[in-house]
This record gives sequence, C-alpha cells and structure tokens, in this order.
Amino acid sequence: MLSRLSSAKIRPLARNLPRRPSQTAAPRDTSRDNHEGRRQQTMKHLMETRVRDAIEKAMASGALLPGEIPGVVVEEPKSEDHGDYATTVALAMAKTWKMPPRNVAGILLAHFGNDDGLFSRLEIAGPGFLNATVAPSAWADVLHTVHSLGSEYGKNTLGAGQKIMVEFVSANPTGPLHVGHGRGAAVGDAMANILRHSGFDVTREYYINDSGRQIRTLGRSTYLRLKELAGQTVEFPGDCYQGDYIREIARAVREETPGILSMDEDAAVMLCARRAADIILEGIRQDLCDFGVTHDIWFSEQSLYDSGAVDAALESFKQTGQVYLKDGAWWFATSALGDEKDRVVIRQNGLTTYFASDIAYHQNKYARGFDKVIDVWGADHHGYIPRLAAAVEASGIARERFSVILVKLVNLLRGGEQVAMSTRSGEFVTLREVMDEVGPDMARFIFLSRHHESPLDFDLEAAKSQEKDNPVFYIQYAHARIASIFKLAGERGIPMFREKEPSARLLTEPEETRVLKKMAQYPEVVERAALFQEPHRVAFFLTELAALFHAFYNQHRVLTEDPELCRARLYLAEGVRVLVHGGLSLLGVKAPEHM
RNA sequence: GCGCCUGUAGCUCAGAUGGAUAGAGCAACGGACUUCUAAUCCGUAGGCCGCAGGUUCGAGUCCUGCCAGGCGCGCCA
Repeated sequence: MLSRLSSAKIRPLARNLPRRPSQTAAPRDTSRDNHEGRRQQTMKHLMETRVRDAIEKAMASGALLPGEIPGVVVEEPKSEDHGDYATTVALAMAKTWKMPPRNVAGILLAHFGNDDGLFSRLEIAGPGFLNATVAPSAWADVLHTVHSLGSEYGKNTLGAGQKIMVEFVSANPTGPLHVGHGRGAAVGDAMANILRHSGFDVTREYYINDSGRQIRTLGRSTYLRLKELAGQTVEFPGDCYQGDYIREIARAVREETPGILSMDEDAAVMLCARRAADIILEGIRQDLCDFGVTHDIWFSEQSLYDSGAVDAALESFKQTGQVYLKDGAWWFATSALGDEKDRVVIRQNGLTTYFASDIAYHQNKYARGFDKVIDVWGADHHGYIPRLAAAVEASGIARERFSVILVKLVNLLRGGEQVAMSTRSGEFVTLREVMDEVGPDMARFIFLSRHHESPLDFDLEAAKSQEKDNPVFYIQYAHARIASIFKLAGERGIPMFREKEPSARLLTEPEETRVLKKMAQYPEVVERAALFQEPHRVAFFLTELAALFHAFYNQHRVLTEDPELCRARLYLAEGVRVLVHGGLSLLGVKAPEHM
C-alpha cells in the first residue's frame, strides 16, 4: 500500500551520506580543529593530536623519513588490557617508512609528549600497536564538559546550519497506520532529532498521496458501504478496501450528508473519497501524535496538480527532450542517468503516473531552499530510487543532496505465529493496537534498536512477556535510579555538587572510570549516527551506558560517608542522568523519574 | 533470469577506517538485597561470523563465485 513507506538502496546514492567516513573524515576533522570552541574536544582527539605531534617530531629529528603526515587512526581497543586508545599508524606506515612496525612504534613512543601526565601508561604491543591509557583522574574533565554543556553535550557541527528535510511516514490516506509505518515513523523522527543535534536545520514533512487511483478506490469503497447501510445489496469488489473502518467512515458521511445517495454517483464518490481521506488522515495524525511524532509540514500531492507544478515540470523536460513520446505514452529518459530503463510519466490514457508528481514534488523541495533531502521509504521501494535520483539530477540538483533511508518492513508475530499484513484485505495490526498493547516507548525502542535495513521480527507476545525485563526499562531504570538517589539526598540534606566539582578527580574506581569513558564517546556516537544515518547507534550506546552505571551502582554507594566522595559521585550520577535523558529524547523515549 | 538487502551464540541483534582473545540482551545454570529502587549486579556455559576461494603483516569487515531468505524488476502506488 503505502508507497513511500515501503524501501532499498543503490550504490550511487550511498554516497549521499557516505558509509565510509574516509570520504569526509579528513576534511571534517581539519575544519573542526579550526573552529576552536564550536566543537567539543574529546579525549580521543587529544590522543590523535599527540600522535600527530610525535610523528612530526620524529620526522624533524630524522628518526623517521620526512614526508607527508599520514591520517592518524586512533581506535578504542575492545580489551581494557590494551589501554584506552591505540594507534595503528605504525602498522599502516611500516612500508612507507621502510621499517618494521614495532620499530616505528618505538620511535613514536620516544617522541610522544606526555609531560602533563595525561597518560598513565604508554606501551608498544602486538605487531606494532601503540597503546595509551589515560590517567583515571584525567577523565574528570569529561564530566566537567558534560555539566557545563548540559543537554548541549553530544552536539556536533556536521550540518553546519544546512537546511535538511526528512520526509517520512507519508502513508497513503487509505487506511490506518500499521506497524511497518511505525518503524518508519520511529526511524524518521529519531533521525530528524539526531540531525538537529548535528547542526542541521531540520524540517519534518509528510507527503499526502491524495491524488490518483487509490483515492478513487477509497471513495468507491466508502460509497458502496454507504449503499449497504441504506439496505441495498451490493457486490463489494476485491480491489476495494475491506477494512471495517470503511464502514465507520460511511456512517459518518451519511450523518454529514444524508442525501448523498440521491446525488450524481460520480460526485458522491468524489465526496466520499475526500471525506474518507480527511477522516483517515486525521486518525493518522492522532496516531503519530500519540507515538510522539509531529510533522512540521503536511504536503498535498494534489496541490502539485492544482498549482500546475506537475505540468510545468513535464513541459520543461519535454523542451529538453528528456521527456519524449513513444507508443502513445510520454517517457522520462532516466536510463541516461543510471536507471535500468526509461519510465513512463504520462500513460496512453493521458493520466500521469505517480512518478510524474514525485518529480514535481522533489523539485519543489529544493525550490523551498533545502540543501539536503532525506526520504524514508519502506524497503520494497528500493527499485524506485534510481528513477527518482535520475529525476533529481535531471532537475539540476547535485545527487549528493538527495538520499533515501530504506526501512525494512516489520514482520509482525503473535506468539511465534505470523500475522498477515495487507491494507486492502483489512487484515493488519495497526500501530494503534501495538501502542495499546506494549506502549509507545517499548515500540519505539524496539524499532530503533536494530539497524533499519535489517529485517525486524516484532513478536507482540514476546514483547509483553518481557514486561519487566527489556532494554527500554533497563535504560529508563538507570534514569529513575539516579532521580531516586537525588530525591533521597535532598531529604537527607546532603550538600550537592558544585558547578565544577574539583573532587571529580576522586572518581578513580574502575567502575567509575568505565562510566566516564563511555560518556566521552557520546559526541562521536551522535555524529556517526547522523553521518551514517543510523539512529540505532544511540540506542546501543544508551544500553551500554546504563549497564556501566548499574554495575557502578551495585559496587559502590553514591551516598557515602565521605562528603567529598559523595559529592563527586552525585556529580557523576547527574552526568549520567543528563546523557540518558538526552539520548532517550533523541529516540523519542521518555525518561521517567520513578518506575 | 537480473538488481538490491540480509545471513554472527538456542532466540533477538551489535560489531567503528581492515586490527590484538568476535560482544550485548533474552533463554539456561550458580551466586548477591538489615545498606541510595533486585525492573539491578557478579559468575558459568554457549561460536567453521552461510560456504569456498582471493587481496593483506592482519578479514566478521574488502574482492570474486556459490548457497539460503526477503524485497524489487508495471503505461500501479
């Protein structure tokens, strides 16, 4: 049914927001370094800088062959035994510098600046890694940053103020939203939040397919149900919408317009279509609202016909010859721009195709000043991407400015049994029902805790049976626990931490350091989620942060006798709370004070 | 047939630019609450990363071929 919500990706488009950061990482990094203060300097960047400095010094002293400074790779080793950061530059450059990797690493180590004692341990390991362990007390700076920035912590400047539109859901107004739309809604909304956090000026838009055959079918379905209500026996065709909601709409139309059946049939069907679409759209709007999704703009497809935009677009392409007449139909020459074949825009019968209005629609988007446009589609529409990308390019818009997030459809199960899903047949589980059963938070988190391109089995029974034991509550519980600590601290009159808590340097227990290290990763997680268009990264980060906090909580007391340590730990707890709250809000999930 | 996506622990899924001993949750088993919320924690067990080649000092990750599943291939949306 839904055209847009259904989804796939294609090679050229993957360039929109590159999957490989290498394409943007280098320029991004340097530009950032030039904007002191606009970005949040992370521990990882400090490490990168020092490695680079070591290379420069080694080259200057003649220990290394002089030449271009290579891109420095700093990674976070999986095992704590390998320190907090490791660089593989010695391995990568061994050939260029004509020296065994371990020797290169040794030279880097000898030139590594650590006068301030930022690193408590530096060593060469394995085939030529240079491992560095940050002094536990140095992590306190991360916490100061979190506190001074508050909910701003984690923001980045990737977008640099560019206007970006995320068009998502865009379900046809022919029936209620189902779970598949829910996934698209959750992904699109979270993506929009993450992009806003990454410096984009974001607009959420819903494209209403209120034109075309399906709307006429909707009108006809409603009209036939109206006849039924009037006691007439009608044959209800299989290609009409079977769902019970059509009957309800028919009743509403009969109340509003009692004489409708005595009207001219064409006019009556048209009226039915318009009313049915309005009623359904209002329901969709309400469902989305309860799901926590609000679109800034609801854009009507019909308006593109009414304003002449579709005709104008086609006409201009006829002028250039990119739209041409063949076999009685008008074709768009998309194959010249990467599509498999040319596509029809005006059929033999004179009616335009969906593609025709989509061309005008996308021209309209850019004409409104958007630098970038992201469409969120269901994966079954992936074959549609090349032709639309071709149309965008033919319209004089750089291909990188258009991208599509494909969301795999949801495989809905109930107790292991697959639930059939088809709007036309009327057999489907609505988003509304899912929200009623498991709650919007649970539903959103399930949608967002997997890569959007991996298939999703959503078992309603399993979700409910996990009532008390699931990742959403796990994260929310961490938030509630912290809130509870502060409530008790307030009741006991325990003095709160100061603006920049000096005793944060007391947080040197392994469990505390692990929490701080995780907090330090947050800005990069948000940035990567934006860069790769992968909101699930935030969900996984939050689970990890919550786990580390729970582990800390079980091992150490926050409200302890030592007043300095107590303040430091409150300071830590509040930092975690800020991140959990902020991260959950990116995902559109509530962060409760108590559970 | 062609194209795209997916294939990692019994189940659901992560896995960063190609890095060191592949991770988490659920399920299973064994422990931890007179102490800030046990919706938690600690531990044990669980793996030819679909298969086979290739590139590389190094491959779950890149290349090629194959297998399995999903989706697409319309003058539908």
